[in-house]
Amino acid sequence: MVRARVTIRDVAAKAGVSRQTISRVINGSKMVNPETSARVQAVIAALGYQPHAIARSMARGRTQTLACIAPNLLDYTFASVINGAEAAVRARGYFLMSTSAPDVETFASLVADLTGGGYVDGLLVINPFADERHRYLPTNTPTVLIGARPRAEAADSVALDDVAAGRMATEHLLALGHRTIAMVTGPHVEDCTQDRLAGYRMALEAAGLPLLPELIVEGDWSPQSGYDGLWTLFSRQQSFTALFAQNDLMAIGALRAAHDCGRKVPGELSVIGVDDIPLAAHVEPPLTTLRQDFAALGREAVRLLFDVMADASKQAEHVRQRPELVMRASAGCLS
Amino acid sequence: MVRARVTIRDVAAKAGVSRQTISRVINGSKMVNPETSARVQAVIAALGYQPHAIARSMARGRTQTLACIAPNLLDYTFASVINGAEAAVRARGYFLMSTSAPDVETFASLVADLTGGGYVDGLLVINPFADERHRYLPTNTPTVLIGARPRAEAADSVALDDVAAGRMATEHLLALGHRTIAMVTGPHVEDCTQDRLAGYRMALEAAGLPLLPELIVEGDWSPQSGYDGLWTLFSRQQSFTALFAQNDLMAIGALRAAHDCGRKVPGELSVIGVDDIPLAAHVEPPLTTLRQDFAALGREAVRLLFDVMADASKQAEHVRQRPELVMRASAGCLS
DNA sequence: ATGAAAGCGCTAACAA
DNA sequence: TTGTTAGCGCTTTCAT
Repeated sequence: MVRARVTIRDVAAKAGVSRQTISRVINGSKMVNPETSARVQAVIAALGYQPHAIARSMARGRTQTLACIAPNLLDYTFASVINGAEAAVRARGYFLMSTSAPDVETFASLVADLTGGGYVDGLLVINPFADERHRYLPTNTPTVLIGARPRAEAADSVALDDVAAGRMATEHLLALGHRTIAMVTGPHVEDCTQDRLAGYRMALEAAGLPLLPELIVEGDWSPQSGYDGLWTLFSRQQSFTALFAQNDLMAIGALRAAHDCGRKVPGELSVIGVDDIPLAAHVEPPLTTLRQDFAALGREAVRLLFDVMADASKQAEHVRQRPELVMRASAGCLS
Repeated sequence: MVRARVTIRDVAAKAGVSRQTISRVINGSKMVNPETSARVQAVIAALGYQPHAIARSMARGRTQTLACIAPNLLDYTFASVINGAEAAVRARGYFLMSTSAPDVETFASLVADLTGGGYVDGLLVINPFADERHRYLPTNTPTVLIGARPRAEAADSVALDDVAAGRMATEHLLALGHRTIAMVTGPHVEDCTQDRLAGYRMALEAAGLPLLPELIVEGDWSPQSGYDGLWTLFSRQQSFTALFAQNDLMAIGALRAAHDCGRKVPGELSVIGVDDIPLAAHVEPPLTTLRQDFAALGREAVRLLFDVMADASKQAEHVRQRPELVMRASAGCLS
């Protein structure tokens, strides 16, 4: 069953050359006689030899492997970023392993194990949280932050321009004639929540409109929280004609809440989301939203990471991606 | 910037003991004097020493690491399985790395690299495809298949009981009085598509109803394909009063198609899906569906994997999970 | 309870 | 172009 591993020694012996020559062949060195190479290749195939990646990492001091740590792997936005990153990593001949860190402790130990343990040459960290996680970033391994505000001196970062997203969403509703715009936010502990809120505030200010705290409720990105959030808003004194949900899932939950209490969308209530998840176009009514290009974010993060790996002393970069307004049916003119 | 790694030698030198003693301490061996241990611990802390996982793997011949290969990381069902598996793996002190294999070539090379390269002690493979992928499973590494029919002699497997899912969905619609039940399937190349279709056929047969090919269209699990699929069905001669979408996303797409052409759900058309994704309860009308417990599937797969790792000669097991009917508003009595 | 020696499978540096 | 000599950092015998 478990036949002993074929090592570089076995190949060397059978091919009648030194191990070093085998090493040269499997690494595509030019300094090897074509005939020797051919013979070695044949022996490799005959023996079914496969280099031991762990041993190679050990000897080289590098692993050709990167890791991506996300808060979870379920969230479509995180998964999309990873998807984009994975393709970019593979295109460069590296391997990307993904894992999740549901809490701060897991995060800290994962970072320590992966980087301190010599598992990876670089790290991608998706971290929307404005919390102590940032204290546990690695010090000796190139790292790029995704979805976080610029923070760690050493780490590069990429993220959506959340302030712009908040501003654009609000401005769009304002342009449609709305003057009372409610908002369901993400968790306040997240950078993007705070930034989208800031954008909302800026747009209102620019329009000379007051920011009414009664029009704001906190959600958790889930459809259910969008549903509950809209009901909460309805229960308050302050009326409103539009809703800015800080992501599409909550917007979809809100759509159903509006339906359940008989408020027509967009006739009586306009709704706008953020993300443009695939389902956004398939709910009733189709959702107007601000699109993020998650895959591009992932690719960009990988580009930065390779830059840092190539030159550890390079100046940190902070890339912000501009959202794109996608107009569908859920937001309309104030009638 | 990049200070040299602190190795077990440094610790040994500073603590005035041999490397072996350090090794014993970090591995919690009982055969070490408490005082010595305490002193070593202190030195470890002082030096900020962290064991090199790669070196340890090299020496031990095991990595304490498992990998999960999925067709992609975007699909909510795959991500949920991984989520359940990850928790179970961590509970046992192992690390789970996840990665995706979009095509057969990537799959084959990933399997070879991960297992042949000595990266992992065991492998989880999420593979719904009834294709050549099964030929590239590892021969020397414990492996558990997820979402596939029992196939490889050596590999254990876990999956939803897809035949039961197809049967139950169809039976539910039959019980509501429907006699013409259309279906949007997943890609025919997938095991679960074929099995759900088989269940549909069995239920119709048991009810003495014919299986009409005009009532079946193939989708690709996406909302768009559900949308298009329902339009295609509408365009055909054969009328029907109910639709069985083989997953929730397609069911949601179909819901919108029904809306767009003015067919009331469930008044004029009943719709049932499979999966019970979080959004299923939040579309209009809320979706009746067959729930899968993805996390449980992942946990079960991990259990099997550890069994195989403990005893490579153990008889392969094939676990099928029974779906659960979740009744909501999208499927109703035939009026 | 501790240490010495050998080696995991490979590559880097130097010779030849 | 090829081979030799040392390791990479750790764990595993086997002594002591």
